[in-house]
Amino acid sequence: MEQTHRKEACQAKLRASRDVLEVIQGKWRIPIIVSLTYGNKRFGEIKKDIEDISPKMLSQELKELEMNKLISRTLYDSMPVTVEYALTPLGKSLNNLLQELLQWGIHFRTEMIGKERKLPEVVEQE
Amino acid sequence: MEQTHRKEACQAKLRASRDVLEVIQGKWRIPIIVSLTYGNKRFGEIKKDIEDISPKMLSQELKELEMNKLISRTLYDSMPVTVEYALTPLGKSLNNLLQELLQWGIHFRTEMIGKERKLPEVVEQE
DNA sequence: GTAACTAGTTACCTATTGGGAACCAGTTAC
DNA sequence: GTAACTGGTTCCCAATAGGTAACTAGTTAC
Repeated sequence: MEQTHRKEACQAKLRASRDVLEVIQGKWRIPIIVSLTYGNKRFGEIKKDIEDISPKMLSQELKELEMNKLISRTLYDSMPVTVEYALTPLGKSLNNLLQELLQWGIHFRTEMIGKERKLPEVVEQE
Repeated sequence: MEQTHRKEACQAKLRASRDVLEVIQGKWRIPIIVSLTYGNKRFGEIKKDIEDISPKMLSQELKELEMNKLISRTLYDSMPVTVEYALTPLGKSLNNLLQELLQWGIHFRTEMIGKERKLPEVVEQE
């Protein structure tokens, strides 16, 4: 009986993990969201933050994130036209997850220092 | 000056997020780790947990996770040979991240209920 | 006219990911 | 002999993800 409960709990978590992955999967979505936690930004500003993203990928991933209600897109009729992207409340609710993610990233890198892994060294790019 | 600090902090987080993504990216790694949080398991048991994973993908992803020191592989000379996979301390250190991930997954699904999104309904498969 | 700014789009190509089916090897049971 | 259990491997194919370069459109400044 307890075994059954464990199995059900495990299956429930497996389903939840799939839901999340469907939304945040990919090379660029988390970085885009991280960039937007530092304030609302325009297309070009996000592109400057994430140096090696192409306009195609940025546009594509912004659309996906907007469809999933994680970010909002506001058009301003200035000259030239500007567009502002911002996190929605749902996007902001990723805050705890992001914090844990980033913290673990740092933990992982320090654990791996000097060990045989293949992580690229951090190379400052400018 | 404060702007500069913000930018540096943002860049540091962007790097950290890339590190993490390199390790947990993909359709199967998080599910495999979730499965192993419910106890050490053999190849066949993980495969039974994650119903639609192929032996090829399971084998491949287990190797990757082992290379990154998130899981350990122990061979037992029983008849027939059995192999036990377990989370390492580094793998277990993903606990907080996983909790936030799964919690947000549930939050996201409830937020999306009745709304126009494309998330597949949960279909019980047995 | 040209260039530069805004925010993208489009077409084409490659690389990585993932899927299916068959297969391997050693042992046990029938 | 065959089937079934263990834990995988191999090959070949399809789908998706991602990269590159060129291009669009409206406006401003020169």
